[in-house]
This record gives sequence, structure tokens and C-alpha cells, in this order.
Amino acid sequence: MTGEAPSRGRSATMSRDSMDRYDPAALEPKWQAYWAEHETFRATRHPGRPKRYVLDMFPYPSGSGLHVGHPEGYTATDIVARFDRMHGIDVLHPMGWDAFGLPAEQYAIQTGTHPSVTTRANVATFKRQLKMLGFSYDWSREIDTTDPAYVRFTQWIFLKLFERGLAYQAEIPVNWCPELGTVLSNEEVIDGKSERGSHPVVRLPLRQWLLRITAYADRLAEDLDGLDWPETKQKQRDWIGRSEGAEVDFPVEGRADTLRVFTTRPDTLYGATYMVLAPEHALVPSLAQGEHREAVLRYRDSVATKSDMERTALSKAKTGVFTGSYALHPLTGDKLPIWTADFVLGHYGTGAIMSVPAHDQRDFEFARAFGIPMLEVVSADGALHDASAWDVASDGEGVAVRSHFLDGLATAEAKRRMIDHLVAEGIGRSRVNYKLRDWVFSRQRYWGEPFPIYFPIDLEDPAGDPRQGAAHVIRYDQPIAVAEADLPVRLPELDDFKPGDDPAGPLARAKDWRFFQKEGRWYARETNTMPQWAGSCWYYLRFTDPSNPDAIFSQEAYDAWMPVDLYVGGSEHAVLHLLYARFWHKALFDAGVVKHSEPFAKLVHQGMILGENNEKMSKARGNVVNPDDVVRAYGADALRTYEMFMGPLEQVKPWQTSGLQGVRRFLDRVYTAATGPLADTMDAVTAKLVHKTIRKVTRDIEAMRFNTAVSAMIILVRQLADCAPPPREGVVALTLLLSPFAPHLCEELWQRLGHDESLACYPWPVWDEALCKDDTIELPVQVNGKVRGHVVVAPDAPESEVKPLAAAEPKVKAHLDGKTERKFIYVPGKIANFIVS
RNA sequence: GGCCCCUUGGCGGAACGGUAGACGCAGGGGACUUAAAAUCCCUUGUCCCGCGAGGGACGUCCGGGUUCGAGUCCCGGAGGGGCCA
Repeated sequence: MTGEAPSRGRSATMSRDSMDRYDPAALEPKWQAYWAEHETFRATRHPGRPKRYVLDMFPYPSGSGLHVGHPEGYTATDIVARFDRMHGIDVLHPMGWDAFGLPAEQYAIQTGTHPSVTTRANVATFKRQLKMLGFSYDWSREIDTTDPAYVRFTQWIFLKLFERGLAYQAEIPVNWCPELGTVLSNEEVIDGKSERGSHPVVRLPLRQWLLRITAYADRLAEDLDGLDWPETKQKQRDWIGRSEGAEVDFPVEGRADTLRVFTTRPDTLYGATYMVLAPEHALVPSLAQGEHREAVLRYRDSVATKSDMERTALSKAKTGVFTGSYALHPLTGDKLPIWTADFVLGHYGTGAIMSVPAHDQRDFEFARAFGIPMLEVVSADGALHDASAWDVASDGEGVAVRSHFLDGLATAEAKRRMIDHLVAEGIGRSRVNYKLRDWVFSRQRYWGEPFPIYFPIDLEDPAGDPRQGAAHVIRYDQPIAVAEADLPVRLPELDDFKPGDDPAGPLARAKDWRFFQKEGRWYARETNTMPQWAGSCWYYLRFTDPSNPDAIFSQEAYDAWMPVDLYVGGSEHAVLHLLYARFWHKALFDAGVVKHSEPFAKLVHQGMILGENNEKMSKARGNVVNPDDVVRAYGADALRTYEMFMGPLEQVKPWQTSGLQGVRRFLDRVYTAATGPLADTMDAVTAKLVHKTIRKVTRDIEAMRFNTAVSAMIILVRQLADCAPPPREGVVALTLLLSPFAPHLCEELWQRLGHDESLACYPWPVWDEALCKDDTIELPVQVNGKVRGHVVVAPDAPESEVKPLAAAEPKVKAHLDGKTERKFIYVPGKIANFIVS
């Protein structure tokens, strides 16, 4: 029977086959409809049951729809969610849309289509595709960050940050992208170009909203320790970039000014031979003296367009200009020339450094380039050397030399003593510096959350109407929070979404929206909008109570589901989204809104799926695989199972349609085996394999090793099909084991096996440990570490039994003859090894 | 330049320090078929010896080390990738 395979010819003449065969195109919609109708995956808490919150990073619904990379992580979480439900766990597994963002707005600018229209259409496509793949989301919890009901609480959180002094305005040099008409965060600028679209970016001072993430720098770094996260933790630590050191004040010769520098090596202070200011440092123009002035200013202007990366690359030739001024060494009184150079950044530390060329590579190269002397003050061996003879700086630790009261001290101790001395003299202090900077939070765009902030207006003519263009001054220094009851502040309708040259952004053109009168006084709304990160900073919280009309969520809902137990998404969000979300969560924790200090207990990054040619999938490379096509040709279950079978979840791996074909063949075999006649008894060998497979698949899913779980099931179905007919018990077990991977197929088989209800909450099969044990094994026998033969013994056979057997095995014996035994190693169940000579 | 990760057949990948290459793909051979597709079965790391059964050597990027035993642990190097500069 099983040998009589169903015919599945491609040609029309053969398609009249009436035999029962696996037809995902019919099966999959059937079960999707069943799940929707029965609300199979509605998340509800049952008293006394454990809970699990299994979360995907929700997508930006782009115009091009899902690509095969999306279902990778989504399938992994879906398997975990389904597996947990079958273990009697209450599961929250939601999905939503991170729907604000530039592409919809760019499209609006080009076509005049309102971004909300584009967004709605894109969401519909994404939702259709996700449903097509059979993910067990609780769709009643779907959220959309652009929904005013959601925006209301994004704004509410902003007000919490504002109240707590964590949101503030500043006139700061920002990354202005004229092409996009907006300011970009440092993270969004790559190589002096916008991350999106690669447009040039220049630095301009603009009024911006900033979030004081630096106030949380230490906690963001320290609390990583308790999280079950991958290397991402180290990336975040590096990004925060905590460094301990000292601030030192250097008087400027002949002036009242002081140059304050930050250094991680206060122990090298006696080795400082010159000073460097960032070209944008406030004192640069006034320090540029006499004949140097013009060159300094010209140099400063030439640097304005360079990116931080270009400026600080170690490999690049050092440039810089002498200002003509001198600082005085705070301990020796020596004159130190003050230079300006682009390798010093205005926004790191104090924007000024003391240069110790003997012990810092950049300082070393700079000093070399400009003939500045260098002085060794840290010696690896305690002896004195001539630094000017070196090829590279010596930036390691050692013993202080030529440093007066520090001489002979090891670096760590020398740092401490120097800081004590600076404090005593009142010329310096211990200081922690961070690479992390406050988060530029405003964008000059339309399609984002409006700020719930407005400002008073001073009118020249008290009777004037600013909407009509009456002369006025907006008092940006007096921001006022919109009352909670008035949230959300909705976006005005516009028909022109272009950013224009006005850094106030397109909302500034909606005059009726922007200006309003209250108790006789005119006010102006903030016209900036929030960046796309805002909505994704807290969506996991809203999923616990997505349609609560009164509050961000109820305490019961929060307690029911938080924290997120498993969070899966791409590693491209390792520092941005994941750091921002943790920051908001901690601020909400301090505000008493949430009860956990961290939102995401366990994090996993799925690896990217490359095109069949091993390159990143992209339209330009023409190697994009469309899930719609795959599902049409092979079925959603085959796509899901294949993506899990490709290799370890975290790994980058290339798509292979032939591999997908192989998985489809596997599903065909399962269908064929399960839908034919079944036997009510099972032989011992098959029973053993069934139980071993249950154990392996269970453990593999728990460890998220989905690829090896699939491989175990492939082996099992072969064994079952070899039985004629296949044993019912084995087929039942396989159906349950495979169901998280191929849920449609397995629901169908489950029904055919005589069940009226979905298997979604049917208890997961359990294995009999006794049945998993082998009675005998083929124990490999080595001679001097090389396998020479095998003996069949019990796994736990004693050495006294194994050794004579092994020695007598002919092939082993041949290698033992004439040799003297030195040692015998026996690891029961693993190996026997004769050491002879 | 720094930090981190990776490197196993023709390909994707398996392997608590214990028989390297499970499973899948691709390849070869066969069954079924008028033929093809589909399906099923066998086979497939490299080299050497042997008609054959079989036997042997080599083999997890390279060089060292630890160990009875190393793909796995340690040190050094090369190549690739990620993040940061």
C-alpha cells in the first residue's frame, strides 16, 4: 500500500489522479479558518497555570510585503508558543505593526497618497501573508503604532519622561539631512550619509528634543548581567562605553580661560606635551591668535562635513593646526602648545584632550607628524627609554617614571594617587565618561507621533492672529505639557507632506492645527514629531492589554503576562531598539508604571537568510524569494519546516529551493504514512525509536535546536513507513511532535486519526525513559586511539566483561599481538581503548 | 586599529572531550514506466592495496600544545563575517 505512491505529475494529462494526496493548498486555508472561527489561540490566563510571553519583533509593514527572512524568527517563536500550549502553559503570542516611518511618507511626497492609506494597504498585505503561514497569533491583540488609541499612550509615556526631566530641548549640532528634510540620530548616519537612502548629511545647530538616556547609562550597562541574552550584551556595553578616568583643568597662558580635559590615564599627566581641541570647541576661535587665526578657522570649516569615522580612523594621516596659544601644565607650569585637530571630537568627553604622545597611538602619530616632543612616563620594565626612538606608542600598563611623586607606582595605583593629588590641589577630579550620548528624539517629518507639548506665543500686536501671519515669537523656553485628558494630539490633515527647508517641519504649515487660543492667549504646538523608535519602545507592554480605553494597561493584565519570556528578532536591533526600549522601561519602572526593571528576559537573534547565490537578498541582486510563491508551490508547512531545517536559528544561511523540495518530500511521506491503514501494535524497534524521537524533539525544541528536531522526525517517518502498515501509536506521536512545525498538515492528520478537536492544546507526548535505553550497543574498541573493531555489549557492562571480549575481537587482536599493554581505558557506553607499545 | 563570532564532503549542515560527516540537497546505479515526471531501493570524504570479500593510510583552515583520546580545550597564525572606531 505504502509502496503505491500517489501520482503527482505536472502535466495536465496526469492530474486526473483521484487518489488521496497531500494538498496544502486545500488543507492550509481550511485549518486557518478553523483556528480563526474557534479562536484557538486567544491568550487567556487560567488560575494556577504557568504563563509564557513569546514575542516577535513586530515588522515595519513595507510596500514590498514579507520576504522569506520574516518567517524564520516568526516560525521559531510559533513553534515555542505551540509547544508551550501543548504543555498546559498560558501563552501570549501577539503581533502588530510598527507603522510610522519614512517610506510611507516618501511615497506620500511622490504620489500625494496619505501615509495612512499606504500604511493600511501594507498592513493588509502583511497580515494576509502572516495568516497564510499559519502563525498562532492572538489576532484580537493586534496593535498598530499609528492608531490614535496607541499614539495616545506613546505621548503619555513621553509626558512621563518630560515630567521626570528626562525629555528636554537643546540647541545642538545635529545631523541634518537636506534630502530627507530631517534630523537623523547618530545611529542613522553611516559614513556621513543617511542610513536610509544614502543622502548626504551635514551638521547644523537646531532646536531639538533630547531624551536623557545618559542618566541611565550605568543601570543599562549593569542590568545586562542578569539577562539571558547573546553577545548583544557586549555590544550594548561597548555602545554605552563607560570609561573611568579624570577631568583635569589646564589654565590658558595669559587668559582667564581654563581648558578642561577628560583622560582615562591621569597617571600619564607628566607626559603631556601638547593640547588638542576639537575644531568645534567653543574656545577655538578666541584661542586662534595672530597669523594662525585664518588657518585655524579655515581648518575648522573644512572639517565640518567630515563624519566622526573619517575623522578618527587610526589609519588616516593626522591633520591639525597650531592655534598660537599655550596652556600651562597644572603641575609643572610648562608651556604646552594648543593645537586643534579633527581626530578629537567635540562631543566626546570635553572636546579637548591633553596629548601624551608616548602612550597613546593617535597622539603619537600626531606628534610625529608635527615634530612635537614625546616623553616616556610609563615604563614596562621600570627602566628609562627614549620615546622619540619608538615606532609606536606604548599604551599598556607599567610603572610610572619621570613622574615625581608617582615614580615606581604601578599604573592602577598611579591613577589613584594622581586623582587624589588633583582633588587636593583643586585642579581635577575623578570622572566617569560615557560614549553614549543623549538621544536626539525629534524629527522634522509628518508621519510620526506629534509631541504632546505646546509653547506660549508673544505677539507684537496683541490683537494679531498668528494663523494669519501676525508677527510673533514662540517661547520655546516655556514648554507646556498637554493635559492627559486631551491626549492623543492627532496629526493634522495635510495634502503636502514635503519637509521643505523649514527645520520646523511640515506640521508648521498646518497653521490651524499649530496655533490655538486658550484663555485669551495664543499658543503654538510643537511641530516636530517623534522618531520611528518611539512606538517600538513599549509595544510589548500594550500587547498585555491592547484595547484598554482608560489606561496604558491594567495592573491585572501586566501581572498576567509580563515580563517577555522570549524575544526573537534580528541582530540589527542589538543596540538601537533594544537599548531604547530598555531605557523607556527603566524610566517607567522609576515612575512606578512597570514592576520589572528589565522587559526582555531571554533574547535570541535569528540569522539572516541569504539568497541562493549566497548574497544578501535584495531586489537589486534579483535573488529575492517571495513567500507567496513558495507557499503556492510547496505550502506554508513546507516553508516553515524548511526554514527550521536549514541550520541553527542564529546562523546566517543561504536559501536552497532544492532543500525546500526535500522537506516537502518529508511532509508527503508523513501524509502517506498517516493516511493509509494503520496497525494497532508496534514492534520493539519502532517503539524504541518513537520514544527516542519524542525525547530528542522535546529537548531540541526546548533548546531551540529546530534543525536537529526535524532531522529526527525524518528518521522516524522512514521507520514508520517501513512498517507495513505503520503503527498507529507511532503515527500519533509523530503527528503531535511535528504539529508545531507543520500545524496545518498535523491538524488534518489529527482529525483523520479520529479527533474532533484541534491538537493545539492536546498534551504533548511523553517518552518512556526505560524504552529509550538500549539493551546492547556496538562499543568501539580502539588500539592506541584508533578504532580497530567493535564489540556488542550492554551499555553499562563492567570492565571485567568488556575487556576480554574486546581483546578477543579478531581485528583488535591483530593489533594487540606482539605488543605490551600499558593501559586500558574503558568509558561505559562510549569507548574502550588499549594503550600498547 | 579594537572587541566579538565563524572556518567540517560538491552544497546546507550533524557530532555531553569518545566510531567525524547524522539528516537533507546534489551526484552515481537500480526498480516501476512504451517513455518521462513522480515515487521507492542501493550508493557516494580523499588516496593506496586487492579480481573480490576486504584491508590500510590520510582527513574538520594552518602551526604548536594539553589528553589514553581533540572538530570540540589552550597558545600562535591565516581567511571570512558582525559591531565599533
